[in-house]
Amino acid sequence: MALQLAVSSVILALRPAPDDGPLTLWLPLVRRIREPYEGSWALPGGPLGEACGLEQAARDALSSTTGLDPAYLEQLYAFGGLDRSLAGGAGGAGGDDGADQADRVVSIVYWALVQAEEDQAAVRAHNVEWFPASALPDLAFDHTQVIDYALARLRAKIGYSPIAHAFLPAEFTLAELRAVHEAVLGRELDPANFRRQALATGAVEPTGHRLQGTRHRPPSLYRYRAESVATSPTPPPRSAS
Amino acid sequence: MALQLAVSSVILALRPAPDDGPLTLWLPLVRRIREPYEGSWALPGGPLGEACGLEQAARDALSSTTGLDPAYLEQLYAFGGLDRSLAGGAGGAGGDDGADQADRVVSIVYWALVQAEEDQAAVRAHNVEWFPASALPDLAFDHTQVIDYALARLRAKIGYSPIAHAFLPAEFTLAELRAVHEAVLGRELDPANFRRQALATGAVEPTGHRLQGTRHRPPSLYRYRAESVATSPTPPPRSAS
DNA sequence: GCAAAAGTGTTTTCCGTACACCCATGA
DNA sequence: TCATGGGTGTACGGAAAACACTTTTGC
Repeated sequence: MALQLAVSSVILALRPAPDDGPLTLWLPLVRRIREPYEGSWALPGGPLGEACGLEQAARDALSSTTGLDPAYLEQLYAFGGLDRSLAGGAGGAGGDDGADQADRVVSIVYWALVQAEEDQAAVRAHNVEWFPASALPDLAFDHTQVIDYALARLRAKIGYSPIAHAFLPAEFTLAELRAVHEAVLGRELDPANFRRQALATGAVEPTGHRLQGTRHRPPSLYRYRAESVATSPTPPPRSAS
Repeated sequence: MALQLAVSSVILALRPAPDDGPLTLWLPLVRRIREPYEGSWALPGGPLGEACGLEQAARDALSSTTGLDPAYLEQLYAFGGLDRSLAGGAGGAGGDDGADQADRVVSIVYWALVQAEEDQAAVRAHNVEWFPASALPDLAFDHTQVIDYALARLRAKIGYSPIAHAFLPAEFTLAELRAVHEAVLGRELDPANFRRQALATGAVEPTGHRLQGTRHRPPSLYRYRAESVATSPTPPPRSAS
């Protein structure tokens, strides 16, 4: 009856929809290889290692499932209710954590934004598969709700935080920035008004370069200003006890 | 080298300032009775019991230090960094948790709003003392930053959530409601505009009664509408794993 | 009547939205 | 020249701030 502590992550990337449609959110899931929910998909994660902090544990799980470093990483919530009625109580990962059936599990969930790994070393870990956030399979535990919560947080935060940075390359056009916002919010935005608002925040500035090769007027390229980057968010203090 | 899990709480109440001034935020702290930081003030809390969920653990700690039930309770953040350099690693409570020097500690912090316990059974637990949030003593660990974070969350949330309810009796005047907002925000608000905005949200409705006994025009009394109460916040799903 | 707070109305400013319009490029 | 998206200007409407003003009580 030991206390088990696990760290899981909702990892989000932006890619074209399955039918090569508009940009959409995708996330990797891992197939559980033990009860409960054996065979179901679940959030990637694992037990908290002795030698690392919570955030580092989230980075490790992220790296082992996607091979990527997150451009943004933030704690979402700590779950530790006892109302896990039908769940036997196994660990926070779909993977190979060593949780015992009888253990009490508290799990801390992070959410991460990563760049689409187009030509990246497409690390295809076993039992890992990417799904569009709008077409998820049935998930283990209440991970569906956890993901919904993460998506809600992302949608809210993109409105007042330069978080879209995490999805973009160093230089980008305002149309690309707008496409990120549209994908996250799930609706189209007025290009004219979006431009003004984006520039008004002062988070973004022109580089002086232009993107050539389009079949229309070449758009200016922009970058995020150094002050507004923030890989780790501002949120809370350091540690505590 | 077991993994220790503790739950602490930032408990906030509204009372007149020390010199009988305007309303201010106060919070209870407990004096630590063991190293590290022995003798320092710290957030109340304790180890996570085997038999209760995270939120229940927070309620228990709250009850044992103040004897009060929170009108509002929400998770703040989970701390588990390894950068606790000078701290030996003892438990999350200022009180008598059983943490060992060598233990690794992850602590989950809640924030709670309670009614001022004017005539309440003023439970005066030993080693517990209330301080104005604007005049805190030196605290153990990084609890000062944790409290600042909780205050920032409260200030932000009072702007879009009917959270002020937690500080008020069943029936109240709009002046009292405004005083709560002013105390939390630390600045005065225009009575006319505040009234309109408060009513426009629809969270509050007149009871039809009036408050007698003032030395001026008797103000109407209001109550929060049932839909907008919410002791537990909306936030995240249930459990997870 | 006077002080004080309740409560209403009005004006101004600001911000988000909608949308018309011009600009620059490739084809 | 036309199509396409980049980029600018402008008008409308709602919300918030500032503040004048009326109302109702106790003293």
